[in-house]
Amino acid sequence: MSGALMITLSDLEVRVVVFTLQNNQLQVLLHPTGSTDQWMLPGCGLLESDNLESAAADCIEGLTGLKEVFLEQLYTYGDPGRNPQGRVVSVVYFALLAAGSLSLERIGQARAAWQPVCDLPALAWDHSEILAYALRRLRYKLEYSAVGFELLPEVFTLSELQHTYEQILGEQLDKRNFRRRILQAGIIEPMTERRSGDGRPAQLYRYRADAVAEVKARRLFP
Amino acid sequence: MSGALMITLSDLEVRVVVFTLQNNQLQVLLHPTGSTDQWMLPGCGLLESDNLESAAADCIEGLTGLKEVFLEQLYTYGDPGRNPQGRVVSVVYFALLAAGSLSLERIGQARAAWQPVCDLPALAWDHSEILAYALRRLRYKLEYSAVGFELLPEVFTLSELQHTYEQILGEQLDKRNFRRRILQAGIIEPMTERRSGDGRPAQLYRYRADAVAEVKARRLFP
DNA sequence: CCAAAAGTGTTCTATGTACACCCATGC
DNA sequence: GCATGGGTGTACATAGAACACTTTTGG
Repeated sequence: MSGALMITLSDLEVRVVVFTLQNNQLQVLLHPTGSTDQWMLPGCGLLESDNLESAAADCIEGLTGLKEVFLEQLYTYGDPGRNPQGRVVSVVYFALLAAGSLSLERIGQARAAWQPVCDLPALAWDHSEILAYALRRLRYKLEYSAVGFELLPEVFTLSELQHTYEQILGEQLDKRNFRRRILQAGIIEPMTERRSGDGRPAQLYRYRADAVAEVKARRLFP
Repeated sequence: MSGALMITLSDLEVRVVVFTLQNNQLQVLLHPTGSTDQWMLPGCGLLESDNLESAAADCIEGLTGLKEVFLEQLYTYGDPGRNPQGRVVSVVYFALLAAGSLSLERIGQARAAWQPVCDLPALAWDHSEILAYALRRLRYKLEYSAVGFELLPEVFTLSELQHTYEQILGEQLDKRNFRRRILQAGIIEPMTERRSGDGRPAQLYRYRADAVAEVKARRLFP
């Protein structure tokens, strides 16, 4: 530390950006602000005994009832003036919920609601900026890690997986290349069951817990 | 926000992990703790008017006299118990200084010192963990962005650039492939001068300010 | 038998990797 | 003239991209 340690009291909070897939659309969990028809990212304060990540996890559990979610620190926002009510430092976490794992009543009790990412309501303060960054991070992570599985139920078909990728990346993917590469990667395994539907029944797969889910980035230089 | 907003007062500080190259070695700026022979990452508190990033920039300017440095938020550490003197939340930034741009006297005045990353002294609290993460981030960023130039002076030779990469990545690179790819990428341009030295004089290059310095990550799936 | 979604291979192109010798200068 | 670091090109292997038809089920 250079010179004296200066300690400043700040309002410190944890906020969460929670994504899930519903109706084949990427959705984010938002909370009404109350006063206007604006919405905000859910969050909470920090108890003495909490670490930052478990505060975020508790917040998500309170809203959804889910304990095991993909959770990762996103960024810390602390500009003075980002909140007109005074200086607030927000440590923001980023979470993914598996489709179909939600207890919707609890969300209703908290008055929080899922909103489609492609058609968002107005957000308070700098929360639009935070959400845009979370979305960039989600897309980016999808490129080099197997984070897409976090949005799917435990058991899924290859078409469902591909639609998830297309939904998040916002582009169409080639079915044959997608299947070949994901099977080559060895990160999913077929189950004995198939799922009947509209056409030919689809093979069900599940994510392999022992999979190595990260891929080396392409280097700019050798 | 779910239910009432809980506000907790915490000690909030900004810390910086500052890297530079000296004697062809990656170095990090550390500060003695005073009591034991342990060292720590430099840092400062947060003034009312500061945003987090400018607090980090001011801290680095105070130690080195440099205003324009590569600076990026690394992570926020806030576990209770990470500092035995009480709950401290540290927003940690990550900085790169160009080799040869340092005013060494100021560092001496603040009793901070450069320490080689390959042979570090003992660090206080969780600062080893923070430094290890910063190093991972540096290596990772090097893979997909042109962050390596931030550690070099404005003008450099291709061999110097290659040595920088080798130093950070910890592996040898092929000279011909390195040169071909970095020239193809179009992110550096030759200058009219050459630099005389021990053998044949080397062409000098500089980084092109208009360069696109990021490369698309390799996807896990198509 | 028809609609609807599942499943399947090959060719071509681009990228990455491995590798060894000559060149220009200072002493 | 020799020691020192600078500079150059080619052949091979791997990975990615483009592309269309057959299969299995339910109604």
